[in-house]
Amino acid sequence: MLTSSPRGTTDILPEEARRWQWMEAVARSLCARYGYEEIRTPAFEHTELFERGVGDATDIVEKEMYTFLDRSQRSLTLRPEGTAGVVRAYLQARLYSQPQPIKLYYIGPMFRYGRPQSGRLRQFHQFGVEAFGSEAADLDAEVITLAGDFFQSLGLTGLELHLNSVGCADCRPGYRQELVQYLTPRVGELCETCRSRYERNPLRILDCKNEACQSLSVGAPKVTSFLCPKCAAHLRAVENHLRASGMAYVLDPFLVRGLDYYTSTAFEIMLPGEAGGSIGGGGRYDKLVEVCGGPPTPAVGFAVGLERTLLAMKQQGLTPAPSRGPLVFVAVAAPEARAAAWEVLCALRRAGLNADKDFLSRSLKAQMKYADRLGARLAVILGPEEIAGGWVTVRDLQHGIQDRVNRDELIGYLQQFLPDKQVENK
RNA sequence: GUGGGUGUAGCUCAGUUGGUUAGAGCGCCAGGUUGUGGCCCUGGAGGUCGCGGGUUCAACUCCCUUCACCCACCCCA
Repeated sequence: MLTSSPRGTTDILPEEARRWQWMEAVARSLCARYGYEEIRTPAFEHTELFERGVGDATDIVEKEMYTFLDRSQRSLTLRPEGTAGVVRAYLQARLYSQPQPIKLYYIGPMFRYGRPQSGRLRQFHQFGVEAFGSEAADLDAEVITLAGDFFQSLGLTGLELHLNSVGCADCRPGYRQELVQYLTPRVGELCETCRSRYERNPLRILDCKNEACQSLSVGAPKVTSFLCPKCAAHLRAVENHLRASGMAYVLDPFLVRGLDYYTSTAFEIMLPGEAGGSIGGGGRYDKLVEVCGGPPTPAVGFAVGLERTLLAMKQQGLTPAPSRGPLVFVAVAAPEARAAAWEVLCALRRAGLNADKDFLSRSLKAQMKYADRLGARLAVILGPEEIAGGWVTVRDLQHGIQDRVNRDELIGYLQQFLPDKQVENK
């Protein structure tokens, strides 16, 4: 118990953390390119924010939240998703009084209580963006292309973008009615959960994976044919922009996202195949800011699951971020040389070189072996001879050759081995 | 929340119809004489056999409980 992390949590050990750093760096530089700035919001919020924002009829709020009372009996909840907190911050900081749109991104842990399984943890991580203050369709398209570029930059292929419109306050009720009418004589054929959805959120039935429900859905009236002129035009405009950007997509009239706040544009990025899951999704939520007590403010955003992204990369054999050991390892040939070696090590580090040493009083032989294991490129060896002569032995561990170098020329000599920046970023 | 699978050294695993000092490979540490890595050889350290209980003369091996992990469902990221 003391030696295992809580269920559904995991440590990201150095080898894995290298991949994360790389992936996050890709996300950050992409956001900079698109003009999105980072926002960091708290990992927990007032419970009401999620009940109101995410929707209290959603599964997330009904059974997946980490909710607790703090010492003064306030009900707080570990954020199950990122949008609600960002919306709250947008209002709290009155960002609506700045030039719109406000374009933000976040990377951080989210929490959902459920049975862990592959690509699903209780603490997981999302990268997401939110753009507030414009209802322009090209903003939807920008957000979607940003998501697409993210996966492309990582080298992922074969992803499918599913696009739909779930309508707005004007047209959704009409469609809903139509759908219910269609379903009413067939309620009996629905799966158990869908029978309760029939009452509370019939649109979600379209999204059910159950075969019986799916075959019913096929014959059901499609949202897209009930969209009001505004929503229909918006969807067409988004499509046009996507086409112009060269981004492939499939219209999926059955796509209904699980969060209540979506209006009009909804999309999901799927990874077809064995895992077959979605690794990201988003859409428009033009009513959410208002629902949270702010001025009417249209917005679009998406979130991608980082663990799932990493999983997909592994499936596709993409293994970035090779381990990079120190450039130089400082070894001593005899205990008397330790003080001098320490000085050399400090000087190398001050000069900006990655350098390391042994901390277990190992023999020279063992130090060399250790240097090799660390992946050091060079070994600087100091012993009585070197100290007496004011020089140092530099061994190239890659080629197995070594050289004498004067101590005051050492840094300049080593710098020629610095990996160039391209390699550094890999 | 529902269903199924698994749980032996740091890692991957073996362990005979329950039988007495629980093994291998890799890894780790140390040696293979005189200041040097990657190969090879030798030696060493390291295990509450997930936890608790039960059956038995005897359990890593059988039974129960519990915990954890994995997989599927639900749902989603």
